[in-house]
Amino acid sequence: MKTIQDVAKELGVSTSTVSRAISGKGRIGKETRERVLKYIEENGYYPNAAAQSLAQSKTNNIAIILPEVDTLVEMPFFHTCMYAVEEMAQANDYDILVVITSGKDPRPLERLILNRKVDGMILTRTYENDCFVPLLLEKKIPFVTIGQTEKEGVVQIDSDNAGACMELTSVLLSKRIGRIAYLGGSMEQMVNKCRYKGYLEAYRQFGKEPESGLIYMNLVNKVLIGKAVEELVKKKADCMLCQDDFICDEVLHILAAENIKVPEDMRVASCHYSRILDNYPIMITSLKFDIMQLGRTACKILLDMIDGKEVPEKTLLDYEVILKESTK
DNA sequence: GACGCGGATTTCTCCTGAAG
DNA sequence: CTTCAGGAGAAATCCGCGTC
Repeated sequence: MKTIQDVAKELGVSTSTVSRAISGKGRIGKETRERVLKYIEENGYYPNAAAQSLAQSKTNNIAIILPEVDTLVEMPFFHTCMYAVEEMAQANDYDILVVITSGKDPRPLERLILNRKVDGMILTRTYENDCFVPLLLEKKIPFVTIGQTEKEGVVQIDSDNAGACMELTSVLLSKRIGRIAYLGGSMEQMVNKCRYKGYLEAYRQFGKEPESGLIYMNLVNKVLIGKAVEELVKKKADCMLCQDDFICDEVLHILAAENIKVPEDMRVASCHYSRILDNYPIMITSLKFDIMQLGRTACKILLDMIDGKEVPEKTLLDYEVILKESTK
């Protein structure tokens, strides 16, 4: 592989001239610049990324942190998010490193920072008492979170999960669907806390309180979801409001297996739409968030931070309530 | 502990030549 | 003669590692 020295030597100029010709920075004659660029074009030269990173104290890499869950490959949210981040990163000459780690193990992140492999990070999931956030704050590396955090001074980008869930619940309540069961996932995840908050707030605004017997939290596996569905059918809830598409998918699966018709026998709604809900003959009432927009925005804000620009601490993106047959 | 190396960038000083 | 654009080239810098 040619180095800048090789190019300089073969053209009979100095390395600084070659560097200036490539970057366009500093004073350089038009003819010299063109001569250098033409040579590079014809003979091939590509700057050594490691050396560039050394000289600039910059890697042009960012890391995207995905949660380590066995169902990750089935979760369209993270695919879309990653795609959007990659799209924005690429457009700005950045590459991404994908890190999959459990919410409790910050070591892979620490290693990336210590090895100076990345200029910034995007956390795609946030937790209550997040162990990543204090580490990243301490290391003073630019980072953004997709999802909310309790810590002050953290740049966060999120869909308005609380607002969206409140609106969806309110819409259902105003349709005289009063006994809305709530099927929630891990309460350690901030996104789930936000959605649950929205559900409760909607009831409060109607001057009511949800029945505690209809609220099922921490449904972290199919067995627990199955049990919750079984009980809720017996309790004759008016509607099953699922905290995410994954839970909803499982709920619909169980109802179909039990021959329980949606919406005649049980109404179903999801706090998050994804294409896995298209697998059913019936359209599901759900909340639609623009994940591409979320990913792009998060990446852009991170790149701005890396460039030392001022960025907003909180960015809340809009949502859409999609009413379909499943709650008729 | 000091030093040198790896490769690119940036900054600084100095030189050359052309224009006014 | 002065001024300044255009360029050369040295040196510092980035960081980790190996050698003395």
